[in-house]
Amino acid sequence: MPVPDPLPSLPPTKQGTCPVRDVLDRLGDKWSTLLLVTLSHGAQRFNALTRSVPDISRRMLAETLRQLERDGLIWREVAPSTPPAVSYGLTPLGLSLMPVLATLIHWADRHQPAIAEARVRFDAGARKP
Amino acid sequence: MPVPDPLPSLPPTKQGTCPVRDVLDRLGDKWSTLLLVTLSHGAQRFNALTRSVPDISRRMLAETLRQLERDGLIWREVAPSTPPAVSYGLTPLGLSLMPVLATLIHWADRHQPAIAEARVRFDAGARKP
DNA sequence: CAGAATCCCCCAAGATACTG
DNA sequence: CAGTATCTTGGGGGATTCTG
Repeated sequence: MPVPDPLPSLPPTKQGTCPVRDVLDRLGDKWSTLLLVTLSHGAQRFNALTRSVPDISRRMLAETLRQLERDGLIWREVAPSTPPAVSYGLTPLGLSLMPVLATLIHWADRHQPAIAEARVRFDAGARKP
Repeated sequence: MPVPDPLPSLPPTKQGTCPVRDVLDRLGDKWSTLLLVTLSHGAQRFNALTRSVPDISRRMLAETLRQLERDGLIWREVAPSTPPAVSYGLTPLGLSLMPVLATLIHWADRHQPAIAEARVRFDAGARKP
């Protein structure tokens, strides 16, 4: 039974990189989504982010922030004080992504029990005795 | 300027695994999303999928399908014929994910030009001469 | 305080080959 | 046809150290 087509056919699975894949890859990396969500609660400074996301290393924090800034999803502001104070926050573009992300997170949260149950069933039935 | 909070605060960033992270990880892996989208156009058999997604190896196809099946997002049906014919398709759970995915893909597609432009600007301004 | 630079390890995933 | 099995490699990402 063919399903009513809810999706635009993907931009031809070109040899190169698909723009959609491009975005999904970023959301799929270990920290981007978490940082975006964190920043959606308000702009924060570097070390504050270290505290908000305890498991992240400074290395990955800096790198991920840079990627997000490069993509125009967050802004970066350096206050010319000593010691320097650098803040990060969502741009309008980044902000426009949040509802989409919220939908996704909501789906995940809502169906997490079903997924957990499916896993249990699968793991129970898959072994050969 | 704090942003109106569009997101449920994440389930405590527990030491263990966050259910949301769990789902995002799967969507972020290299093939899951592509396979889900492909299957949303209708159930397909194993070799048909290798043709629909030319770049995937049989190894990764089998493995990804198994993960998706384990999570209850797709079903797997073995027709007892020789040679065996195995079909895959979306479950209701998988189906319920598609609109969410479609929204995400739509966002990516819609804002891809803005992202590309942001990257160009960033790359132009970041170097130290 | 906010990073950049290095080193290093581990495993996701490609290539290849074999099987019920 | 629909997969497993084995081998191998690239690079994601942690720990640590250095700087303006």
